[in-house]
Amino acid sequence: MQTALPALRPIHGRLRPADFHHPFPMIRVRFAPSPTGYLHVGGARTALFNWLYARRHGGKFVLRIEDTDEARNTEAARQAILDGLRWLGLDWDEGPEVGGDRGPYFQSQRKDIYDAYLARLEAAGCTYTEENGAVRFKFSRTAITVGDLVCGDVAFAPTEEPDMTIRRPDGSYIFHFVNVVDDAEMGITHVIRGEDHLSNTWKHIDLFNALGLQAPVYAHIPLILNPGGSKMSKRDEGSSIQSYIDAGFLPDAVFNYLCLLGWTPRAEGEKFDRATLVSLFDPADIHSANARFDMQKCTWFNAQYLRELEPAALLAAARPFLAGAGLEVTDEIMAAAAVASVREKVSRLAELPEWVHYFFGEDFAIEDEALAKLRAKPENPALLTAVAGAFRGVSEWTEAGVQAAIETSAAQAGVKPGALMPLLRFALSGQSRGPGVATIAHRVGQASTLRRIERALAEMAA
RNA sequence: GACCCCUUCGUCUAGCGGUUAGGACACAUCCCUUUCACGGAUGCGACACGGGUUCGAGUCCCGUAGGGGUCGCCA
Repeated sequence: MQTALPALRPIHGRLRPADFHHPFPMIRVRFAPSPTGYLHVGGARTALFNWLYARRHGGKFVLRIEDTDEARNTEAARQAILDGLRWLGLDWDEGPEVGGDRGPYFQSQRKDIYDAYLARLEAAGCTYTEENGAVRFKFSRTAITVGDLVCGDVAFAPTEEPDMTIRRPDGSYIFHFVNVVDDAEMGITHVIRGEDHLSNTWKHIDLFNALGLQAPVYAHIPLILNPGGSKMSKRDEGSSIQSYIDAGFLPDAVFNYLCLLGWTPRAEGEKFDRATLVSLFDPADIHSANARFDMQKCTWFNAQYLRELEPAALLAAARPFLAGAGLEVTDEIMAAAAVASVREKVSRLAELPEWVHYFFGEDFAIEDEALAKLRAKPENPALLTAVAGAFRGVSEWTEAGVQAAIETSAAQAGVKPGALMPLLRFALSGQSRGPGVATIAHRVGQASTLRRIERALAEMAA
């Protein structure tokens, strides 16, 4: 455990935010989730802002698991948090599965450290024990000002609240105490956290002061609200990071969107890559007003990122979703071309299978509406048969070759190519929407194209 | 109830005393087009309210209202 503790130098209430610029040789920030549930979008953005700050200044991003509440902790939740952070690309420099020299990084393994700090507090005469064994911290009951990078100086009058419990009768410790101890022990210089903690920050400063420690610089970031305007909860769409993974969001897109909730980079535009976001990040530009979550805009960002993926990269990202829909990739080139052909038509990867399934097999369902249209005009079977004939004669089965064959048979039938397209689209895909007809025909191949037309003809006659 | 934070188009926001209050998402219309989309163009649409300060206020101050948060032997 660290024994060299910083000297008491109360900065809160003395300095203004403008004076806070980098008085530290090394910036150390942390994300300290409690493994009691899935990774929440608000928590993810808190982690994101901390990560950005560390990366911007070459500092350290520490991950600390606050698992002091044994009854509510779960292994699944711990894993979900790590997975979610990794998915977003928020790598930590110290913490679980990574290590570091300020560990352990699980509060459940730091009891001896807390005991030592408690002894120190007791020695300073700042605690007292209740009949049942619970230990309380004696508030100083002085005016305390929190110097906050986002909210400015926030003054709190001497409190009238009862003294704060810091240790339960069973010997386990309470959040406020372990949070403060660990931030000191781990050398955290800046605490960037949700604004829901602002009202309690004076308690933390009181604790730092009683311990003779310098409190970190605080930056309380605005909350992410649901569309209704209240705090995001489990029930709200988009509250769980896992839901983005499942829906087929790209990490870069979610990363980008989350940045813009409560922060506006000083640059033109909204779509920025990570490196740019890192270089632009400044806590001073973080807003103090809460922001509502907008799934439509988040989805728009995802569509933007999806569209700039190369076919191979898109296929790689789409793979789990294709597999989930039972589509087996046997031809890499064809599969890549298939997903690329609908890149502009979807905004989430989970939508992909329904747009491309007919590339992967011929037993697709034909929409009722499509069949009705095929049957609507008596000349349709003849037209389709004619096109099939033209297709049979194509020696170079390229997209251009297919296109030429369609135009030729349209001319011979005395109709516009546009009249043939819907018929072919229905026959080849069973759907009324999708990529260009020539693209589909080319990719599924000549033989399959002819079989599909045969099948459509049969369905129409049935 | 006490305390803290906040308040510009429906949403995210620009604005840092003088602007026709700008952009993005969404929505609407048009163009492009074999479909669906993409893209392009146009449109719709906001300074919560009331007092000050000032030659002049979205910008500064006070109040009101509204929203959010915190007051645990949860984190």
